Amino acid sequence: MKNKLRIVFLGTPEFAVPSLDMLVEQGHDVCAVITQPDRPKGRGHKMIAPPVKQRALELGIPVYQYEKLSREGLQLLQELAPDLMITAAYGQMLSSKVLAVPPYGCINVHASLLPEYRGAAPIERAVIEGKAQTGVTTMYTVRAMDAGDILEQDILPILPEDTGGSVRAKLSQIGAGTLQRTIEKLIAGTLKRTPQDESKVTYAPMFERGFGKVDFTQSAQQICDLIRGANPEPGAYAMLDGLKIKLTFAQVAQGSGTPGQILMSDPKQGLIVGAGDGAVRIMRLQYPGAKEMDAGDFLRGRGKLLQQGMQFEQ
RNA sequence: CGCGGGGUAGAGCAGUUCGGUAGCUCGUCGGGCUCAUAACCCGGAGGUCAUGAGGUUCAAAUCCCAUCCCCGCAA
Repeated sequence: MKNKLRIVFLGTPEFAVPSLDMLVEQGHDVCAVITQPDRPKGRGHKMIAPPVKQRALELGIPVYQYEKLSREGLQLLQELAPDLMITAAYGQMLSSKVLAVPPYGCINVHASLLPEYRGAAPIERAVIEGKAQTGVTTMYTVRAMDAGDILEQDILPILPEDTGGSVRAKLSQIGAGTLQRTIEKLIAGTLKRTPQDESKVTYAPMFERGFGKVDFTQSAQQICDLIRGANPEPGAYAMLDGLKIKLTFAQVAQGSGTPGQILMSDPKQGLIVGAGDGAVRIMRLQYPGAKEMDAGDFLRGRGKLLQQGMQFEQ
């Protein structure tokens, strides 16, 4: 076997960029990058190119974008004739015809310890559910979502101060290493494949609209895990007077009281809210129209808006 | 041309409706009190009020115009 492969890379968000970089640095022939189409995003509906596209253009790699790759891009893939395809958070399911193009198959980088957390939001779900560790898995891509044979895995402990964003950043880097090792073993002929234990499968579906509203009847620990896991995306929040107040960092605090009620509101002592079990100290928050800031800063300037005794809506 | 909020001292805000000495809570610096302190008292420094040799005016943070940046919603 050759020791440098001709590869088509399929990926979309920031998470996939380190893996793309790695392939190039390792000297593989990344002959094309396929990514999701540019989308109108943000204020003003400006068209935004996916991070992987931006990086590919910097690297001088041809970029192709399809609404439906399986229908529109099959011929291109066949003409490119890659040895191997790599997917990393691409965002589309691939047809069996597409998967059949590269002789060495299609390998996916997934941000969980499969068979746990198959699906679109494995990183945030792991933090939100209070897991002590998560990781990255490489596996062969099959037609069922994240169900292919496992190739290589790396484990990452989730620290108490970790957020969805911090874990995502770490796994993004780790994933490049996992993928590198996977390809090295593939080339060396020592790669082993392990079927997933179907009895241990769990799913991490995409977050539905409205997700992230804090349920203050949960335990203080559960609330804090939701807040940090959902930070920065999709975001955790509480409603007060019809306003959505984003909560971006919290700690378990002393005390107890009515769930959702502000037990203390003081620039020095902090913002304490009752939980179903215990209480949480809101450390950082974001009021509509304002920047994210420390709770103390907010109370110093706009403390009238979050006074002791006020009740977050359930 | 998607809808809306906002840019005032190192931080968070008030003042803008009805133009007329730039203020509050903190932080910071100095001093005091205290066994001590994130407490308390006294004093000080710190701001071209986002930008524009813009417009109106005797006078603009405030009214008008343009531009830049930030945030929420919606996608």
